[in-house]
Amino acid sequence: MAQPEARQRRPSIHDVASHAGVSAATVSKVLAGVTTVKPENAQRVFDAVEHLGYRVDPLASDMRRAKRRIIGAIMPEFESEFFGSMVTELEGLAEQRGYTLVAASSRESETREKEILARMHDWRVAGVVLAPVRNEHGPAAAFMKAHGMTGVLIDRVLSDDAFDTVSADSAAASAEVARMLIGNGHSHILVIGLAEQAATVRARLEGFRSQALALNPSVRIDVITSEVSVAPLRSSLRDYFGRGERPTAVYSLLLKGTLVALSEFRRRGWHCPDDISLVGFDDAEWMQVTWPAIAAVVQPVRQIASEAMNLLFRRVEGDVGPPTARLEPCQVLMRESVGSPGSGPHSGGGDRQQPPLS
Amino acid sequence: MAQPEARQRRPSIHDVASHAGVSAATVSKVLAGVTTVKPENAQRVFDAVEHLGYRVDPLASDMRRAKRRIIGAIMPEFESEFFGSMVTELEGLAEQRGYTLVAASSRESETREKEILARMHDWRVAGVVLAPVRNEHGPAAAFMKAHGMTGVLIDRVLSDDAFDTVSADSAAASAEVARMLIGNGHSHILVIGLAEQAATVRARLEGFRSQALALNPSVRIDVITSEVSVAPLRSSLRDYFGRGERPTAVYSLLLKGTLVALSEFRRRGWHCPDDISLVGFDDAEWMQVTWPAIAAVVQPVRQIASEAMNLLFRRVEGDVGPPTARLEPCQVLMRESVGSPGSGPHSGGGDRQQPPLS
DNA sequence: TCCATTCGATAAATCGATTTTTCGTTCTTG
DNA sequence: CAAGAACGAAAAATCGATTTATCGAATGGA
Repeated sequence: MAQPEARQRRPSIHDVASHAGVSAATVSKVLAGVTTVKPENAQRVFDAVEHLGYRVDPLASDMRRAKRRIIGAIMPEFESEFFGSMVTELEGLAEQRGYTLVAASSRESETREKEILARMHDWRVAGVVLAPVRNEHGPAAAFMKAHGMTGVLIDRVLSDDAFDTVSADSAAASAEVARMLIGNGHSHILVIGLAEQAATVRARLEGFRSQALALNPSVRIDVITSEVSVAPLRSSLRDYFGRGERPTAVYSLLLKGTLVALSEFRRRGWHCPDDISLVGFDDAEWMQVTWPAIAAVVQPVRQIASEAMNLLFRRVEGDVGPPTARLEPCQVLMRESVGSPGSGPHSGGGDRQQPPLS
Repeated sequence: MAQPEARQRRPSIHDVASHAGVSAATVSKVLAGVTTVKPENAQRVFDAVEHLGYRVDPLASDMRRAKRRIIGAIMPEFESEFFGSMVTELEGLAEQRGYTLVAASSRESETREKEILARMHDWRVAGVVLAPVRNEHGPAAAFMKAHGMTGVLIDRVLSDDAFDTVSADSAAASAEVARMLIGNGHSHILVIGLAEQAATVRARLEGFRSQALALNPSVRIDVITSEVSVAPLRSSLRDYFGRGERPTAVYSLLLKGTLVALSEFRRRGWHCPDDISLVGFDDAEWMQVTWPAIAAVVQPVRQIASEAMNLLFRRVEGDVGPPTARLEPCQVLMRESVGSPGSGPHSGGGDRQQPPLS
């Protein structure tokens, strides 16, 4: 465990070799666990490694491989709990296999997504875990195909003809939300979302709609979506309520929508669940400490990450079977923000202790 | 822009060289912008690069440099908005300078922190942005010193004798919180935090305490901290309120504490700000959509990231001046969770529409 | 006209590993 | 006892760039 206070140059494999009195090739073999080395020499190598504090340079080590022991991860953002913990999980799983994870944020831009991908291709990453900005049909996946990269698509995808996909079972979870809301007697429900993430959002919407209609054919389901950002969604929602529409429940297909809904409720002085019920896709830590606690669909981050990495490494190791499309089951957390219609005043706002904001 | 559908082997600098009819050295020089190349040959190189779609292999390119064009970032976690956006910012800044950011999560473990650092040292990163789990005196910083790594410490640090540090001006922000609370007439305030992050938390506590005492010498300030995790903090808080302690305001020194406080308020059926006021260090998106909106100290993520990268690159480029300790000013967002004591019932719970949880 | 510069470009060394090839011993076996 | 197989380790090639040393041709001055 000698820590030579030497800060100058790190010892290379040749330093170890000369110190142990063997060749660099032998050192490499010993460290790789090759058994055709005389035990005595192996021991000398281990001693030299210990004495010099030698560690393999991963960069040099990767030089000769076509695929470097690097996994790239591209997420639309890092700021949310979902993608944050996704990166944490992916990092741990890559590390377990001796790979380094390089994570990058596409910042919800497909252009940037492609640039990052090109850079990862430059690095000759062994594989990429891509959470596309929009869906599996974007330019990023096309780039990966065109360059023969191996990868797995996660989250905002359903299935692909070239890559394995792993995502939350949005449709099933949404169906359960439908059962929950219809079961509570709601017959006028507003669904909000961002349409750009086509695949997933559509699955969530259809899963919800078909189940809701199956349970109550006369249910009224309004849908408000916006193309890109949340700003138009907010104003559409404001218009909608402004027109006097009074659904008894709102189902938000994504976290940002849940925030928008809550802030619109605030403006109007509506309380959950007395005035209106709310369920959101995507859970967050704060949702259980607010009053009321917000009902939410919990995505199985661990399972998605773990399954994605399993599939990815299978491909890295050469599996060429047809691509699979996995859907991991979600959990729907019923919380206080969901109630039965009519159990509260639902006055239309303005009569509560807390005045609406200007 | 020919996209050769070739997926086999990427072109190397030698392919470009032979295609342009020059040597690899010339190609390298042209791409590096060396001017001693005949314009005609330079053009041929550019054409070949274009034609083959050649891109430099960053790994091979870095091989000969002592410092690779890689920056390491180590954060205690990725799940929070603060560290999530920190990583996003750092990534962008590194990329601007042609560096790749490799981010890793220490998961609040000093052991892991050191392991990650060792791995980054193996990669010969040019520099490290370290947000230590505890403070600047931990084993990670010691490791960096012992191995002559260049780095910057951020967030949970105040100053260091070897590294530049950048953090939010916790003391000043806390003083402003004190002014706010004292100004609103609070004379019994509870401060909660995690003691492990010694430097920062102590600065926040002292900044608050000294300002509060200066404004009202008879103010009562209770402090509850826990060593490592939030669980003991939660039970201490529960005991504290259970003993009948009734501060009129709570100042949480960190986000997790804010969540704990809110959930304890929930249990007891206390509402902000009628029953008790709340301010938290660290802002989050959801805090403005809850009812009430939660007052919070906003940390200057962009400034911290940008300043950290500036300092880091100065060091990477060889600056050897004495280490600096920067404090970036915070913004205190006054929101509805803060009121004046006595303006609400403060009954001690149980009399509100929403019953406390079991 | 001849030698000394200068210019531009190539050959070769280098970075730090891995992998293939080569080579010298020792052990079998006919 | 000699030829061949088996073994262990060293030498050399390789990965893809950068950088230094080298070299030939053109230019300049004496």
